[in-house]
Amino acid sequence: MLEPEIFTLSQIKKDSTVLNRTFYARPTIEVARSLLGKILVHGGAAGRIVEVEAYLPGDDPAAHAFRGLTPRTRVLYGPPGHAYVFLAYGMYDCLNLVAEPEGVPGCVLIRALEPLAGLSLMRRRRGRTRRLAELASGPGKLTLALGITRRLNGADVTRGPLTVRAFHREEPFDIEATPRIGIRQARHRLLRFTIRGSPFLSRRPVLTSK
DNA sequence: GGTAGGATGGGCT
DNA sequence: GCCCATCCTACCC
Repeated sequence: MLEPEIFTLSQIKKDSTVLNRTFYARPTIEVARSLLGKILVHGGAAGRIVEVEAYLPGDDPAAHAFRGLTPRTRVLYGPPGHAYVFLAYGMYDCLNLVAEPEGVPGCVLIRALEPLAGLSLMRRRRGRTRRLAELASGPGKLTLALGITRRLNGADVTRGPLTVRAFHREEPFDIEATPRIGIRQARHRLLRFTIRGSPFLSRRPVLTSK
C-alpha cells in the first residue's frame, strides 16, 4: 500500500549538510549523543537517527576492539568518520560509525531510524507489510531497509555513498541514557542513547512503576 | 499482551 | 567449540 513520502531525498539534501571528520574525532559518548537527530542516507532512502549505542575504547569488555587489533577490528583503529559494518548472529549486518582520533578504537552503533524518505524502497527491502514504526527499529532492520551491507565496511561516510547529514534547523529533543541492548558484559553501563518519546525505537521504553 | 526458540555464519579462546 | 552488538514466528496468556 502506498504511503506519502514525508520528505523527498532532494529536499533533505537541500536542507542539510554532510557531517565532516571533526564531528567524529571526539570522545565516543559525545559523538554518540550528537548523532541523535542526524540523518542517515543510503540507497535512495534516509532516516533520522533516534537510537545509538557507544562502544568505548579501553575499558569496555563489550566492544569488539576490547581484545585488540584483529582483521575484523582494523577499521576501528583507522581514521574517524568511517563505517564499521559487521555480521551479527550470522544473519544481519550492523552499522557503526568510527569515533575518536585515529588509533583510538571507539565507535557508535546505529540502532534505529525514523524513516524520512524512500519509504517504498525501504518497505521493498524489508519485505512483507510493515508498520512505519517497525521499518528501521533495530540495527539489523535499518541496514536492510537502507541497503547497507558489509561491502561498506571501511567506507568514508564524509563522502558517500553512505553519509550522515545534519539539518540546518534541528528540532530540539531530550536524550535518555539506558543500558545497551543484547549485551551481557558491562550491562550496568548507560551507553545506549535514545530520543525520548520517539515511537521508532527498537524497544519500548520501560514503564516506571508508580 | 507476552516470550521461547530457531535460523545462521564469522570470530576467536 | 562456544559465543554472540538480531529478528521473526509460533504459541500462550
